[in-house]
Amino acid sequence: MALDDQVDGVDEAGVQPITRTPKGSGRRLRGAIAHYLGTQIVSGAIAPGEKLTGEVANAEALDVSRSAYREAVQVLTAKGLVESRPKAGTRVLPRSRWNMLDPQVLAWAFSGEPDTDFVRDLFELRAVVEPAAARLAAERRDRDDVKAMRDALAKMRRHTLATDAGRAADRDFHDALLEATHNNALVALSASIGAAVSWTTKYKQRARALPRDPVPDHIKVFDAIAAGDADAAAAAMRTLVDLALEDTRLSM
Amino acid sequence: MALDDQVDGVDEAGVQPITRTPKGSGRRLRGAIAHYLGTQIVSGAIAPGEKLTGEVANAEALDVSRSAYREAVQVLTAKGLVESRPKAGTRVLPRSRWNMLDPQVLAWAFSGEPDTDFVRDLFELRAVVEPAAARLAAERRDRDDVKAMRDALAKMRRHTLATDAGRAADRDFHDALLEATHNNALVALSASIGAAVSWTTKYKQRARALPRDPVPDHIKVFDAIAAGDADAAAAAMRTLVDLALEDTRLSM
DNA sequence: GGACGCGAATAAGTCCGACTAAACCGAGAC
DNA sequence: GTCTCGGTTTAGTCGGACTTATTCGCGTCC
Repeated sequence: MALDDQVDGVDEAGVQPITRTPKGSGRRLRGAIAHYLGTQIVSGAIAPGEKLTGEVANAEALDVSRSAYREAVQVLTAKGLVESRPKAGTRVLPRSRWNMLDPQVLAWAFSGEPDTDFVRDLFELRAVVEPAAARLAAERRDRDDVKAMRDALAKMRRHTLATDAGRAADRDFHDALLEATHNNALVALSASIGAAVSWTTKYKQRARALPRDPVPDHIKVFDAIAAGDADAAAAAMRTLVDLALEDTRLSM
Repeated sequence: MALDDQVDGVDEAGVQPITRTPKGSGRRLRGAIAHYLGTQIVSGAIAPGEKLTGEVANAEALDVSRSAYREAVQVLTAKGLVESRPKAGTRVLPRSRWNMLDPQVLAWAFSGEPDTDFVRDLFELRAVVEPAAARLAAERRDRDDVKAMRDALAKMRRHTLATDAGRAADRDFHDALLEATHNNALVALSASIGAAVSWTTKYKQRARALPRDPVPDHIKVFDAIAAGDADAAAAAMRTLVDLALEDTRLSM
């Protein structure tokens, strides 16, 4: 939650895409620059190995100060997208060095047309992690965990997945589930997976009227975890992820 | 591989830990600042919710320019460690917002005394992901994948885990295995897990003379994958991770 | 007396211009 | 031919000025 870059359409009428300052309603400037460069890179417009224009030239082309531009590049560097050295310039690193799990990078990846192969990979990761997480949650959940999950489930039922509140509740449910594993590494993964899932569900919306009601499946998972039945929890979660994959696949 | 911050001991004789410019042999300056602040935060010296000193003051205290300091803070922001807003200052975010899977953050986490609970969590994540990865690899590996794994295994056998080359070969083996899954999301995870594992093995070395020879276990995994036996690959990998956990636990 | 709104104080955000340092590349010496 | 040594290019650092966005306190109005 709380990604801090949301930029409107990019290209002006002009030929070259120049970042305009959206004026009064602009996010932080370096955020916009990072978003612009990040999407360029992730989308492949600037291929790995290529070196992007020099700071001075590029900053001027984007009509921003060199400081702001540099800070944006630092962000990309921190996420493993680029590497810069004196004289050699700033080059895009091979994809294997990118922090694909970083929520912002995922956001950039999904800001254009999403790569269907990558979506498949993400669901495969979910299919590996979430059932195992459900199993652990069933073994370790305490009273508070159960309550958090129950509350999220109730909200989910009240609003549907068609509303923002409903999707937020869905995320809350999964967050609470991961939290119930009492494993910080898994919780960290949940942030990434959650971000990815929320992007895919956005695309699911595009093909309107999602056919299936996801609540019953969630309830099955919840019941198994509350009952402490690890095997049942894992199995229920597996089917839940499989169904989500199927829904997503249909809408792409 | 290729983390770009390596700083020697931090505190001077003086009372307050001031970053000195390590002179001739200094890494990039903002890297050092980011490392300094990052370890402070991850180690808990600056607790979540606390707000750190203002840019001007802190930059002067560290004897660096405000630009360099700011760029370092941008890195922390990109990794979800802090958030800064005008007037309110820069605050440390709750742990749940941290990108714990980021290799650099992991490096900072392991630069001091590692949190044994977190190490346990990491191995639990390994135990979830790697067997599943081995299963996928067994189903999808192609000729090149097998060759890469065989080569890494050979190098591993030649040098032992006691040498740098040996540990590098170990990492290569796991990287090749993840690559063989042909799943980019899993590959991305491998970077994080690999980084974490390399840190823990460093601590394993501390308790010298690791009792077990890991090569036979790796061979079992390799054979199963080469043979395309998914179940056997998963099982072999599970025991391998379990043994690694046991070794690590003994040395902490 | 409490809520609302307005205005200052403050800290981050942006801009600018100069200087430093590092790495690459080509010219010259051996 | 290789090696070395500068020169050139590009990122890195510096510093200082100015802008913008919040927050907080104050006063006013209900």
